[in-house]
Amino acid sequence: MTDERLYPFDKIEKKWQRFWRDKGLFKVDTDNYKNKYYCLMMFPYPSAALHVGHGRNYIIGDVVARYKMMRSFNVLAPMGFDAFGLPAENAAIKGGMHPEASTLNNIKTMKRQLGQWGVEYDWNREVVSCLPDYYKWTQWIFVKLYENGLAYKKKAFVNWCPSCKTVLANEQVVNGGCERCDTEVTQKELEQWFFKITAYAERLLMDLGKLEHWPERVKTMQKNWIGRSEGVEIDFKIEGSAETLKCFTTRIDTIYGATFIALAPEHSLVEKLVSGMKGEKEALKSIIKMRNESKISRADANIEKEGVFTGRYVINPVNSEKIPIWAANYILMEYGAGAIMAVPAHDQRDFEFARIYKLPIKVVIDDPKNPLNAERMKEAYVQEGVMVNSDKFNGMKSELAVEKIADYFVEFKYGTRSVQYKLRDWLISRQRYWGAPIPIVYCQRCGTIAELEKNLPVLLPKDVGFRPTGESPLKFYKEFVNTECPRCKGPAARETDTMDTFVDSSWYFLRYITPHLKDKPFDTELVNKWLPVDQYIGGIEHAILHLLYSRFITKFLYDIKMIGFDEPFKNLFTQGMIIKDGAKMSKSKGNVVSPDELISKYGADTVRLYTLFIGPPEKDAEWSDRGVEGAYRFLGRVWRLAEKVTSHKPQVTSKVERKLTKEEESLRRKTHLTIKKVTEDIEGGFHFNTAISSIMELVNETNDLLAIDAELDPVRGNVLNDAASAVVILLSPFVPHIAEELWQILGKENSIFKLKWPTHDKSAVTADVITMVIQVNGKLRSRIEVPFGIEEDKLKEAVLSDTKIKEFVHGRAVRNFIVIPKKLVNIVI
RNA sequence: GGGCGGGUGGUGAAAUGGCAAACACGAUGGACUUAAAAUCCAUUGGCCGGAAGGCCUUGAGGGUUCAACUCCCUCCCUGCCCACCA
Repeated sequence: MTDERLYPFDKIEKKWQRFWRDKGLFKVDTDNYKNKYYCLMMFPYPSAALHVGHGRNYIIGDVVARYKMMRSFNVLAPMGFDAFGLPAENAAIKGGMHPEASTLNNIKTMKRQLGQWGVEYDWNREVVSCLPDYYKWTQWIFVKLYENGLAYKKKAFVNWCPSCKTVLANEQVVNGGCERCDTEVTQKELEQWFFKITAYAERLLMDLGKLEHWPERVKTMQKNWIGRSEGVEIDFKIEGSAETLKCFTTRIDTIYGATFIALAPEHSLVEKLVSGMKGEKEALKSIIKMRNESKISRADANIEKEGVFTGRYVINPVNSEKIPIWAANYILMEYGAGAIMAVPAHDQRDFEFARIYKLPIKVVIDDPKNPLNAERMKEAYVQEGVMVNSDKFNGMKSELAVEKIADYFVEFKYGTRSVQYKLRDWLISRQRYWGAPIPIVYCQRCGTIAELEKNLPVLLPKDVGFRPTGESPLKFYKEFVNTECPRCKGPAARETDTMDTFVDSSWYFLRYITPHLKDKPFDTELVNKWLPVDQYIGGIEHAILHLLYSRFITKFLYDIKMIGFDEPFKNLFTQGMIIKDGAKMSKSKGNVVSPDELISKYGADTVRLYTLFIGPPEKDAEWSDRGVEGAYRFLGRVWRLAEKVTSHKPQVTSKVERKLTKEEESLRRKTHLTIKKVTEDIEGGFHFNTAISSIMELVNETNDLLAIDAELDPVRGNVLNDAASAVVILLSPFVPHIAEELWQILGKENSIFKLKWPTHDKSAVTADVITMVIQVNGKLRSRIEVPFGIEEDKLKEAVLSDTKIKEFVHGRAVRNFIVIPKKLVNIVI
């Protein structure tokens, strides 16, 4: 590639970017909500610099915004930054800049990059989540949740590095060790704040049904994450005690096969149960060891099963058998009751555990085809079957027994029917500096008190030390901690944990409507006009957490009548990742492609076009620098095409009436077919790659007509001019700079984005003669030309008189003659 | 391990029950040029054939159908996410 440019992209791109900003093309007056269209892209975390993988999201959003503008919508396209987070704090610990300085710096870089891409926003509405005027309202939402009983404190485990004496994020745990010093990570119990998202589990699940325009795969992931299951909660009597032990099971049909009880090592009864038993000390030691295993490996079904007998028993209510109680590492406190009735014959994890500790395996559901033998089983039988060894339920089908035994338990008050969710409450406490402080005060007299609205925001002090201590750096900042109780004015201490950044991002889409409001998080009336968001665009990696949390907060704000809708995003589009050398683009893998270099070499339009042409936007795509050159050459061809069409413009303006030639007619049809195809591709699910390829076809065909050596008269000039204009308009959302410039070259006025998107002329797209494909026994054998709208008998006659078909049919009986109108004929012989 | 995707030419891909490989990249040959770049033209899934044409081909195997890349079943491979990265 030489320095010589195929077209002067460097000049025109800056020129038009300035033009759009000066004219306020993307500026929106929210009071004018008629015909509104809220086009939202997930706001980014301000990491060092953007790569072309990030770009895909913004380019897609920009295309949608520009397209909708041309469809006469009043488009709101705002942008902001999810600016709190771990990386900035880690950099500060390593001796870099203060998190605020580095974050604001990165934001500056990213805004410059977005501008270079020609991605435009209404920057007057920018929200930055680490600034007090924003996090004041994040804290306000916390207070509202607290007042409504949806924010509470409880003990929970964190990853802990005993050597660095610090809390580690999952990301900072590498193969069970600390990423800095490789010391084995342990689990430490801390008092932490939670949001009670589980109170919304049922609604979050049910309302997935309302989200017609969300990708199925995202809805499926959310559904599985919420993980609703119906079952029975059994109250087991503990032998020699007045206490009961609750176990949840979805397989009550296997109750007669329960041969032990397994408790999570964290279960509140564990210490009590082992106290006084023989070997109590050793038992406690192994329980503590199990508690220290990482949560990730504990949740792995392949974990090496480990456990310890507590020395105590429960009574099985159905047959009064004594069942030993064990503590086991594969039971998680977070799910169900933190205790299970273990049925080794019919649950694989229980089966493995029973084999290790030589616990009995009792078959209670038999395989009707292949009777089971407990001693010879190699794995648990988890399918349905016929009840055996189950007293009066013997012989019943297990799927029926699930219902019958549940009824029986309810009747005799052995337990209750119960619904469990995998979804757990949302742990929002972070023992870190760079986040929104949790607005809670601990008063010696009044207890735990939420900060008053008039005292918000609880400001994050700037001059703190970042040495890792395992506690929030705020804890050592006396001026922050020591405060007065908002109620009694007595001495009090502030909460020093900060909030998970997902809290910041669970409501930002509401702030964009009225970003500068001082006395409220948002204006309810206007928000109700502009939301739900018409189109949300972001990465598939947010399919669960961010989208679920945003739905939760939206439902909460709906319940407290702050907003009038209970789902935030009407249409969701999740784009795929850009892959380079077989891996996700990331700084650590060293495979990032910087947009700056590419833009200076080929221009932003080329980078945009390639990013859109690379493949279906919802799928992952492999980046290729070669492909970029292809996009660049195409834009060069379009540029020359517009120049040629303009220079060939016939001088004669008087009307010349004549019929179009075959080629002219064909280009006219192609022009309108392309308008139709591009519009359908965009509307029908963002098929930008095929939209662009159809424009390429139109360019090729226009060039073909230009290449025909003939004197240009106004008739041909018009056909060419219409084709070139269509090319430029249809390309404009994708490559806005070159489109604006060519629009001028073609002699048109005004910004192309003030134009109405074209519609195709129905009469121009119908041909009088169509080609039909002829198959014999499903194999392509011939094709014939027939008049449009031919009757079936005439078509049959024409087909059977085709010479090639005659050869194939040749005396054999036609058994079936299938006609797919306007497409194909299949003759079955 | 669990959950969710994906598998089509040398490459990115198109076709979502009806012509497999549109569009583009790369490659090869040619034109232009002192030369290169750019541009333009031709060829480009595989096999057989001088050609006309024929046969085969969408990860593997089976099924449904007049017709399957597309729907169903079994298997293989692969990517992403998994609650403190955002």
